[in-house]
Amino acid sequence: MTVPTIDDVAAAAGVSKATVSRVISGTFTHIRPETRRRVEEAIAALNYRPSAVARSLTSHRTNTVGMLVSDVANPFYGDVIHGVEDEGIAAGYNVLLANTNYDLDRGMALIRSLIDRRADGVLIMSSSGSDAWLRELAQAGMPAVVLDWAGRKSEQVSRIEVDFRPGIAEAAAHLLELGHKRFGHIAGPLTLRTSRDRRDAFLDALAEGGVARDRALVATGPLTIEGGREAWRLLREEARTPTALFCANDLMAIGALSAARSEGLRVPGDLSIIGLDDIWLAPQFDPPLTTVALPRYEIGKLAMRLLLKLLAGAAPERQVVVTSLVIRKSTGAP
Amino acid sequence: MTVPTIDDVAAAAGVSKATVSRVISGTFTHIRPETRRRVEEAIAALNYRPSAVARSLTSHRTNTVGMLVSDVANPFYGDVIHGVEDEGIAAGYNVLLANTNYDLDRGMALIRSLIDRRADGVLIMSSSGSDAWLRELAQAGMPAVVLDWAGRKSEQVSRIEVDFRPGIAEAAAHLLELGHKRFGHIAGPLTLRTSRDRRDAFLDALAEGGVARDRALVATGPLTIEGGREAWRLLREEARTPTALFCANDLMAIGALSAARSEGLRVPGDLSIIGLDDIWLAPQFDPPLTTVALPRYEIGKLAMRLLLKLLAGAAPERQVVVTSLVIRKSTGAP
DNA sequence: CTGTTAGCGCTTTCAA
DNA sequence: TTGAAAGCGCTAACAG
Repeated sequence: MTVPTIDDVAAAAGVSKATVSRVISGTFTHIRPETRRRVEEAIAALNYRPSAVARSLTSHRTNTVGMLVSDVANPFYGDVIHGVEDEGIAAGYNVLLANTNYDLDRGMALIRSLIDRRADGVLIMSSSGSDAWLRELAQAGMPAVVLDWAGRKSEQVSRIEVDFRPGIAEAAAHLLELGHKRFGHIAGPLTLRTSRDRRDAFLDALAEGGVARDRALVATGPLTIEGGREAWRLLREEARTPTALFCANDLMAIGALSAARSEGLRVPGDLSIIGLDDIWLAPQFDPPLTTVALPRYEIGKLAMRLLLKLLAGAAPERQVVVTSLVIRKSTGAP
Repeated sequence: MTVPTIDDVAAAAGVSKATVSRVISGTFTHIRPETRRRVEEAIAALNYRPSAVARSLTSHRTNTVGMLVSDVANPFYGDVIHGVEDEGIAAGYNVLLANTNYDLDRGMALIRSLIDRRADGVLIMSSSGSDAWLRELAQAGMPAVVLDWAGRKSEQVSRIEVDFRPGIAEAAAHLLELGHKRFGHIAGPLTLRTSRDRRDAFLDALAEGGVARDRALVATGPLTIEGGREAWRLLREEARTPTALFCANDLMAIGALSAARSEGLRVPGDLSIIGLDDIWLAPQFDPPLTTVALPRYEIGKLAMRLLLKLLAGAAPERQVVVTSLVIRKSTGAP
């Protein structure tokens, strides 16, 4: 039971393979309806499927884009992937998802593999990547879109940047408006630029609301639930224990929340908490978590759209995506 | 800057393209070292990368396998994917990850796309799939491995089944050993076969330990955190409120736990809880959750290994994977 | 050990 | 409107 080829279809329909080719590629413009019908019948009868491999060889296009993420299991990527896929499917592209596993060498291997397969372009959504990747892509003349890293600017690369300031400013304003006076921030490791940025954004926003920078307590820890717990214990020992807390991510917020609660504090009664990320757990938690959300799905769609523009020959561009506050039940009046 | 082809390399190295082909495919056996060196230099100089699409056209193999999952963001798949990738990379295969999004039509489209690209085989790890998928694959002569569904048996399809009984039996034994007398089970929707299987496995195991089936309370709800909360409230109203609870999945366990705790119960002091799945949250939760775990990474490796065997011409087979209990801090003496 | 020669399955001029 | 023929970039006999 050998797989049928275009020649089989041509023979079955009594036409040349050029005609079959025209039918399958949708260039109906100059084909007699009757001929087209015969070809389509033959295709159906043989259950013929044109070989994408052969088509790509001649057309020099694969209608495929690669998408690199650091870890597909990371809940952050779920929505991004959906966005990319939806936009990609609509444009007739296939998306090859690949996992770098936070490993630069693995990422390079994947990029090489995408080059070998002659993917039309790449979406690099991994949190970190190396300039070597971009160099390799540039050499192969393969356009790319990168999410959120500094990286050197290069040709054929569009960029998406996420601006957390607006969402964090809303968070601070929300807390201020509720009447809080004692603020705390639980930051991620300050060696990370993103940790510093989020902290600064929060302190700046408070300052704008009249709270001096040194009036807000800051503790740091790893970006995990346990990290949040530990950081809360640190804050707890300070004289002016906060009544309002902004955490660098939802995991830390959940950790702080559970630690505070096990000390008998009520949330939001005694302590208001805001996270960042809006992971799937956030709305399901008890209480549902108020958090700064990124438009993940939109980021995915945008990334794909930028890549399509590049493929269409447009010049690289840079787009900024903003965040916003989602108010749920973990915040209230002090 | 046009992409170099094998002819360019051949010209640069002053050999025929057949020789270049031999070098790149690693058939060094019959090549003079000096010749090989010249070719390799030319390859490096031109930054030549053989076109996988051209190679596939002639070799009739793509060294690519597709992997269908219902939702990459589902934490369940993270480890499975890693297992598949690790095993695949070791064997020189690329893994194309595709998301069905719990949509049968989407899945069918993806399968067609894999057929068009002439993938060498497919791993179907989505929780549900249609027989139409398998028919399509069979027609295309494409081998597949499916995870955990009944599906009609067909040629060229190997199966992996997960047996929850061993792990659930361990869970019941653990609870019994701790001295519990009043048991409860929080089941998923009983319309799902897996829900019924898990419930039966638990009740059977208890029965073996001397607890009559009707002595254990069963409540059901959706397989979510909120579902767990609601189900707990139902059990709570029964006369013989359980001191030991086995839940159909970790999410429900977490829901039940948070509901019980907000009623003032201590876990594990007043109530022991066991989940199933061992999601990433389980060990991080407070208290870390005792749960029935599946060897997800191993499942991934096994799936890939079964597919490789199929690709090597072996007959389809069926393998059963067993579960086991991971004891953490949510269980204790009553 | 290396080169020649056919294709692989399709697209794309160029003619008819 | 359709067909013939020449590739796309590579592999795989078969010679030499």
